[in-house]
Amino acid sequence: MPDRPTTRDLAKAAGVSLATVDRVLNGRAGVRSKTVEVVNKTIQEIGFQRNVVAATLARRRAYRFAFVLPLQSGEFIGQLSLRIGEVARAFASEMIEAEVLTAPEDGPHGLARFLADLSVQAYDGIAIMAPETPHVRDAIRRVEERGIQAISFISRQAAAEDIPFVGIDNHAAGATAGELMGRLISPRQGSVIVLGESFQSRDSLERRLGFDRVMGDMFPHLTVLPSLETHGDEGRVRRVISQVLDARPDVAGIYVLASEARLPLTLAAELGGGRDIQRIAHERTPFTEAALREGRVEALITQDPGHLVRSAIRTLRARCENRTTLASQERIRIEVLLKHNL
Amino acid sequence: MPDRPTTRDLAKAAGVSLATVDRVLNGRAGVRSKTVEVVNKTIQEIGFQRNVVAATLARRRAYRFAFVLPLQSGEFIGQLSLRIGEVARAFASEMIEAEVLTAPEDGPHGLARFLADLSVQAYDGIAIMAPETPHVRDAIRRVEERGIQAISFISRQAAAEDIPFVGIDNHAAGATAGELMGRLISPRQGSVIVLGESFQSRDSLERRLGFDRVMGDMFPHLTVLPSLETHGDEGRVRRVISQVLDARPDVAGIYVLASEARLPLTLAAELGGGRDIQRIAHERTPFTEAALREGRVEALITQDPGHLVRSAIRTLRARCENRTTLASQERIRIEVLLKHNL
DNA sequence: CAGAATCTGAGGTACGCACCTCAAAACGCT
DNA sequence: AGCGTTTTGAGGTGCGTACCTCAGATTCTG
Repeated sequence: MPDRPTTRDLAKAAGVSLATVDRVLNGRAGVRSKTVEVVNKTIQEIGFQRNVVAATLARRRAYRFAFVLPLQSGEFIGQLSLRIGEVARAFASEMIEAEVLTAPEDGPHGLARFLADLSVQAYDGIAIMAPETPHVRDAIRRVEERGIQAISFISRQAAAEDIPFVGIDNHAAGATAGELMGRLISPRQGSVIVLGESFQSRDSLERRLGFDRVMGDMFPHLTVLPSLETHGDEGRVRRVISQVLDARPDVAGIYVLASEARLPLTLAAELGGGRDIQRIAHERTPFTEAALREGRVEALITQDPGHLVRSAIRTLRARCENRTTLASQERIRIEVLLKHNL
Repeated sequence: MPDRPTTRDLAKAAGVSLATVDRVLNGRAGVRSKTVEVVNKTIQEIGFQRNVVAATLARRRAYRFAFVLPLQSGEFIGQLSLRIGEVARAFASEMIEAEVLTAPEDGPHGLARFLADLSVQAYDGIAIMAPETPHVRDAIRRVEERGIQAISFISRQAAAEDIPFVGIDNHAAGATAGELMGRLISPRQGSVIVLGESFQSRDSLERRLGFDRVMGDMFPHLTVLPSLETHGDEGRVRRVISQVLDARPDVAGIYVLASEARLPLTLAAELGGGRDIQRIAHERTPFTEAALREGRVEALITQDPGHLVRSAIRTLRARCENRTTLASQERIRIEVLLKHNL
């Protein structure tokens, strides 16, 4: 059992000193690019692999990560916060600390200022959940320029290919909802209501697009009605839903693509009466979980908050140590929840 | 920011020496139970938490884990092996090694002998995937007596509550399949074929029970036909399926509950002709994945091999360090795979 | 109460790497 | 060639724990 090569072995094999190896491994300045190449080639040759455990210990301090979440009272964000706390406690013994920061509510400028104010000493990396806007994107870039690792979290900053993302593909999530909706309704005919909080956000848009594409391709005999926006306003939702239900006796499905499904589902149950309507919503919260158990919704399309958080932390850590992660291990699954696999 | 207490702090606070703290933390002999109590109480009081990173480094060697898999040529086992290799490579930098061992094929006695022969020096822990029998159970117990951590993996040793298990609840998996099958077929009438390799194994039995219970409770208008056993024999499956399809023109669904779905699905497609039959199978393999993509199966009920393997490794490690794991983080999800969330 | 058995303390070494300093060497330029 | 600048080397320290040894203290036994 030949022991794994250490930095000493690497230094000797590359014909450089430990100090230079250290400079290369940790991306420090002051090394000729030719020397960097030599070291990297030697790493391949002798199959050197950093001992992450020793490296972590030697740093003498824990990594500090922050999750920036939107100020929003919804249940999904609440669940997410809970999970971050839980996972953070578990990671404490691995010298990683994580906490939740709440972004100010005054739009993208507020968030940008907030990010700008984060002190460099305070955090090694941050995971940011925020709608995609140029302001936010630039703010993230500036955070990175200060040497803090940044990733977008749950909401992808899609136009910025270089900002890493941890979350699901919302287009595929919408498509999955569509496929399931179609299969649940078929072979019946009918129309489907799509409810969103607001279609400003790219996430909602992508889900809607995925949903529509599948419905059009696989279930052309079903009609997808124009999207309805709730803006979180009970009166409005109530009015809108009952209008549609009155006008269209053929409504066979309701797809709630917002992360907060409480209001729409409650009203759908109340107004739908005894009609046979298939309901699909997103995210697992105490409310949707109970709704699933009690038959007020047929299925949920979810992403596991625990996985999201762990994956974000692993990704941030890997970037801090300028390692790469195994993509296959970091892909977040789009889950379909039924009553029995809760 | 007060630094976390170290073993030194703990020793001082408990009024004992570092050596005693070490003995208690690592469960070594030679400490009066009263002293153990004092130390444990102090751990609570000062909120001491072991630094896993330092502990791992100080061990001077990597943990060595083995996955004992059945000798079986199926695709699922193959995928599992692949994942174990992948995950093992990723864990190498955390001083954890894992490898696959193949169990002998000559029944529970062979496996028992195999386990008995594993040398203590060779492994710190093993994850065993094997059918539930008293022989296997006893063999696992004896492995544990030799100081090697052992867990049952994928196949639960159900009668042995004390042997930790990493895998899914197969009853719930069957129930999920049943729920989905019922919803896909409804509101139509019809009967459902259930195909298994053999119903000897507890896993198959549990899936079948879960499936039946849901079909009976939620979809009494559907008929679940008696189980058919394939024993991996093409001629037999072919005969059996065509017989049933001939005799029952109302067949509306086929549930393949074996881990290896290739044969049943291929024959179902071939013999089913143009009939509108909903098909559900288990596990994601290159074959089932292609089948899902190409519409030869409507849905798959799966467990993520990557999660399984990582969870098994985390569990084994925690046991080696006599730590407890966070149950909520180690629950393996029962996943529903459709074409769009592959 | 002596002797044996058991328990505890003090101290050391090592794990593999990060991070630091300072001097020496190599390089680029005029 | 001489200068300043950049790159490299040598060496040291410490992270928090495991694991080891051996002497000294305590408890148990008859």
